[in-house]
Amino acid sequence: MPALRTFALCHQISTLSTVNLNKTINTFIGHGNLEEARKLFEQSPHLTNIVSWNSLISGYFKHNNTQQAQYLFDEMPQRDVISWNIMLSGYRNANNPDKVYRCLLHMNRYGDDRPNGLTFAVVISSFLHIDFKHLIPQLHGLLLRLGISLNVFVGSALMRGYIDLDDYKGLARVFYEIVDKDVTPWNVLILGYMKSGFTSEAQRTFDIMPRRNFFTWSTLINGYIENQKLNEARYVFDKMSEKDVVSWTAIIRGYVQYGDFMKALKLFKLMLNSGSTRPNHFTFSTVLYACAGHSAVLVGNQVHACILKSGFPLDVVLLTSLVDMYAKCGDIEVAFCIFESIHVKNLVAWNSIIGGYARHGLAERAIQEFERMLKSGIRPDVITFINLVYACGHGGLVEEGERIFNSMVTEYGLKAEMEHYACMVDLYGRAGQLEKAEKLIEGMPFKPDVVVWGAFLGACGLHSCIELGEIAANGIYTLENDHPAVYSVLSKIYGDKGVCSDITGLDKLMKKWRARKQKAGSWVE
DNA sequence: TTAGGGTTAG
Repeated sequence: MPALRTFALCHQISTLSTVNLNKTINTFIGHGNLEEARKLFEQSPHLTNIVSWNSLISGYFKHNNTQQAQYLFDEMPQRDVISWNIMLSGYRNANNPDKVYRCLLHMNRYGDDRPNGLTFAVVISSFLHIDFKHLIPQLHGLLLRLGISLNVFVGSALMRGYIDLDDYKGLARVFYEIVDKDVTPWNVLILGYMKSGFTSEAQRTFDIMPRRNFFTWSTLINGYIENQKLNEARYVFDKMSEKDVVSWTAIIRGYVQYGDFMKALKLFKLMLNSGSTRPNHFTFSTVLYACAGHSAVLVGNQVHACILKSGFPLDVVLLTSLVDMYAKCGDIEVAFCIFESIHVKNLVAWNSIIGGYARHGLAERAIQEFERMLKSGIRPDVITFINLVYACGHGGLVEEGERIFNSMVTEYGLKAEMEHYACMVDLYGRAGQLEKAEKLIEGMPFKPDVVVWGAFLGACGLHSCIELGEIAANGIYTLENDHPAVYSVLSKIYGDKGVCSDITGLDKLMKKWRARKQKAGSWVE
């Protein structure tokens, strides 16, 4: 009997200690002190249980140390479904769907435990927007076979999956199968209807749903904006009795998207005056974009001051928005100073400053920044090269532009897109090398669009070249048979060349093109 | 573990 008592006592102590050990490990992890947690873990192997292992692994994932997490996981004497789910969500958060997939296969083959609802929710959400999404219906089948009921988590994730696959029947089916729906699946249903363009279905869902939250409102607002129904979005926004920062940002962004920068800025002012909602990073970036679009440097200055006053830490996105705003509003030097203050400059930040110099016609400085960017180890993308070729075109650096354009393909393995060709045509055109521009268009791997033809036509206008101008006009005609700019450029060329007497010929051409004299398109400078 | 908003070109 005493022996049994001793055993029970020991057992109690050891259980207690294990609980305490795990608590301490978690406290260390919570304070970001993984080393101490690990030390404690290694010092007391007799006290550790599966929970200690799981805590430590999850701690490594939280601190972005996936390698250690995987290493510990491999060493585990025994794993439960929680261990697997920690691995899956760790890799999902690390944006590594490949590993999620392999981990899932592994679990299926060797796991001691079966997957549960959480397993599927995590896996499905990490398969969204990528090729793995095609596995989602199979996962759906698998979880039904395993008898896992569709709770709001798995169900909502699955609904997202079917939206991603444009399978709206699947979406509705899952929605009806979810037991004990809370507001989330309703929100996802609205999202799905909006994504497929069924705005009235979305509205009907909104009207009949039992409860709504901020997500509901902003999903509806964004849906209307995506479907080009800004007025409806505004109507819904105005109906909100209590507006949160997300819906404010969304509606401001809506106006920005439609080019109504003035209204966007007015709304921002209204937001500040409302006193109830404070702007955040997202709002500021959006508003700065509006300032840039409207060349409203004074408002931009005020927003800048507002950001500084608000005490938000200036992250790279916000700083890039500032760089872009100042560059577009004409103050490239301030833009550069702010750019220099960015500690870790990413590709977008570099593109902004290079684009800024390009627009200011400072081709050498654009190239200089490009070289600095390369030295800092950032790889250029297609946008970098659009900016660079544009810069060379506006700075008269024809050969440099050619070299850069070619290096994009040969050195950086990027594919030249329509925009690059348009910039190159513009570059040759400005320099008066119209034959080269024509040759380039002929050799393009795809049919030129209206921007390419427009650049060419503009150049022909600039250099008063009738024959090539007519080729350009014809090119545009095949795409848009009554572009107004064609008329104004051609009549300029004919005028320059003194072929005014041929005005009846032009009239014929005009009839043929059914062009009307309207405001000239802005792509012809 | 599920559902909303941000930066570069066009």
